[in-house]
Amino acid sequence: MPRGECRGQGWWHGKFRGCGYRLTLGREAILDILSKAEGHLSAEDIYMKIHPKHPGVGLTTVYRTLDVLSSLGMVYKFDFGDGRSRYEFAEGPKGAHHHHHLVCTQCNKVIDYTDFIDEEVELLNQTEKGLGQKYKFKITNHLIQFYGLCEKCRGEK
Amino acid sequence: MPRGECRGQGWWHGKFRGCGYRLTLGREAILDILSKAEGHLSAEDIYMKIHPKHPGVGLTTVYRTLDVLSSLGMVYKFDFGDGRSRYEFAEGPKGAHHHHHLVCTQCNKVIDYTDFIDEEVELLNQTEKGLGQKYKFKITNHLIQFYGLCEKCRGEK
DNA sequence: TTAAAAATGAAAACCATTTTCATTAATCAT
DNA sequence: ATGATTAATGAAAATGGTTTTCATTTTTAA
Repeated sequence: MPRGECRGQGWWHGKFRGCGYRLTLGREAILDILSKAEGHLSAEDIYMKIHPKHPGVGLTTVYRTLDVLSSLGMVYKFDFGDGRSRYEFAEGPKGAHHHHHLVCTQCNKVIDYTDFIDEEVELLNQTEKGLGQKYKFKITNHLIQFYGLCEKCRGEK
Repeated sequence: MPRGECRGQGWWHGKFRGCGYRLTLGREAILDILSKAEGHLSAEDIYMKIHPKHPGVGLTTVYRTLDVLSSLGMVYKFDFGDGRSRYEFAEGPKGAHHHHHLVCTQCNKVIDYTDFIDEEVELLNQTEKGLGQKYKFKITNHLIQFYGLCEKCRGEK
């Protein structure tokens, strides 16, 4: 197995074990899908993608794993307003870029953007600090989303 | 009826009619609750508050009205992660202040903050403009939330 | 004052997510 | 190794917020 190609028995084994979790086949399959996919997968999306190769992994396990991953901070859970949660791999060693979302309120299309991210993040950090102090919150996360009509839905009106 | 005290047959009558909706008793009751309440009511919260005075108004109507109000931009719908949607009156003539949210991921407590709002909103406006152009989106709204542990939940750990 | 359109409540349906529970697989102590 | 614990799992059932359906009532338009 070529070095550098750390797929399969990846870096996350340690993260799991460290927290008392076991890295099973099913979980690994889910992680694999998530790490490769370009964001925004629902639990069922993941289930569908895994099923051909791992018919043994049930939807329940997908949900359960997603919960664990979420609590470990390895995936982020989003709500884009279409009634199902979406999951996105937190940046791993491959270094997916930090981004925010632009959501079409009509067709639910989601665009990841990185423009302005730096300014946003900088302001966010300041705000986080200030808010944390004022309200005695231990802030761990933030969410920014813009809503509107995408090019297509705009035209259709 | 004293001028200025426009409760009861308020300003929103026009808004409704203008869009082909009818301002019924139930809807008015819902609007009334929403406009007075300090944000973050769930559909059931609203139902409960209305029920004593208007036992005839069902939960279904609450949901339906909330949908209408939402589409009219009169209320904002939020998801704070506890499985039920929360609704907040958009600023009306009373001029509720624009604010963002600070959400405790443990107890789901929500704090409205207005600190830093100006800077945030300014940046947001810029970003909105830039994104709108680049992605041909007609941006109508944004969402900013911070997540973390509130003072209490922090202590309990 | 009648006809068409909207709004409504109650009950049923929906449907993403959770829970239950009996079984299996992984880890640990010996 | 080898049981003994503990975690993970799948299937099926339960949950619970939200939506639909449908028959009825209310409101508006003609």
